Amino acid sequence: MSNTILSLSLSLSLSLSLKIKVFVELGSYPSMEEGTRGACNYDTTPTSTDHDNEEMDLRRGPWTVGEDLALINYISVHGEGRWNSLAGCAGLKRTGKSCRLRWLNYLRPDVRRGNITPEEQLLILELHSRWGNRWSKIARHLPGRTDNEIKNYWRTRVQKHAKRLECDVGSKKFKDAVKFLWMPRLAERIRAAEWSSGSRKPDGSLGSGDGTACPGQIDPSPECSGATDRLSTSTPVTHEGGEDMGGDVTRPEDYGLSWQESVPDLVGYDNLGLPELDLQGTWRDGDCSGNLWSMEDIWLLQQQL
DNA sequence: AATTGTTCCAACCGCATCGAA
DNA sequence: ATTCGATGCGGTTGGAACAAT
Repeated sequence: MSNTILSLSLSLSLSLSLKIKVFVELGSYPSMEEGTRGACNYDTTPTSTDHDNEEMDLRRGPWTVGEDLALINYISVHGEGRWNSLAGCAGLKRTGKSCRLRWLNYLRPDVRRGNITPEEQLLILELHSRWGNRWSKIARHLPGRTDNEIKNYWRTRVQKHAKRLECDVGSKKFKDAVKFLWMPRLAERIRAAEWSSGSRKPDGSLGSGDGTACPGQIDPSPECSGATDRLSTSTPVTHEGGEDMGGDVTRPEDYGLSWQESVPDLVGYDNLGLPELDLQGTWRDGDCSGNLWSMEDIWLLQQQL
């Protein structure tokens, strides 16, 4: 038990050290006395309510380092949960909700930071096509990613592309563009990376890896593991039911668009290291036609999904 | 260099659900 | 059966950072 707490504290200390350094350099760090009150009776009876909170001098807005440390210290000793009483016991002038959010979205030691990887992007697109805006459900399949982060990713990046396509993110046009161009593109990218790293052979079979999860690896659970594997295997997978395919599939041509024009910028999306298409559907640099999947591949993918 | 516009994300808000009393 | 607090979820917003002019 004590070892667990120690290791938790150490990892938290390490992960926070950089953040603290930044705050210190910015000169915005708070007094460390703040939020480090002594022992608290961690009983099970509710001790504070929203009404009580209104009476207190509650803090809002960005969290300070002192508050973060107080929260971390308290949780490392007492664990998570009972957020309202936790806030008071930890000496934080915050609502329980605020503490919970800060912990889950930022301070938790297993929170992943940094860019969403192509694998994660693909999984988000796949799971969102199944479940819609069920962010927390989607987040459970992306270890270390929070529902908030995925939600932000969707709103800022994905919806941006829908806007540029002048269609609603929930429209069939956009869904088709995602399904038949964006996702295959990501799968291609992932597969290329796997081949170059030797973790997957050109025939689609797995390399000689030992199967242990790598940092950032997406959830391999049966429920969602198909997202990348189905796309990267050459073996067609029949999809019984196919309820979300709806049977009839709209092609970009139906909207008077070529395949490239239908996703002006999706192909060079984010940090994939790919050239981008401009709004006229032409490559910005170099000839990348070889990177696009053939129509046959796309329709094969449709069958697999 | 200054101003304006855009993007991104941490945090907040309101509502729904759950469970204990 | 009802009430009420705790928790979780999805939508929204404020403002910092960055880009464009």
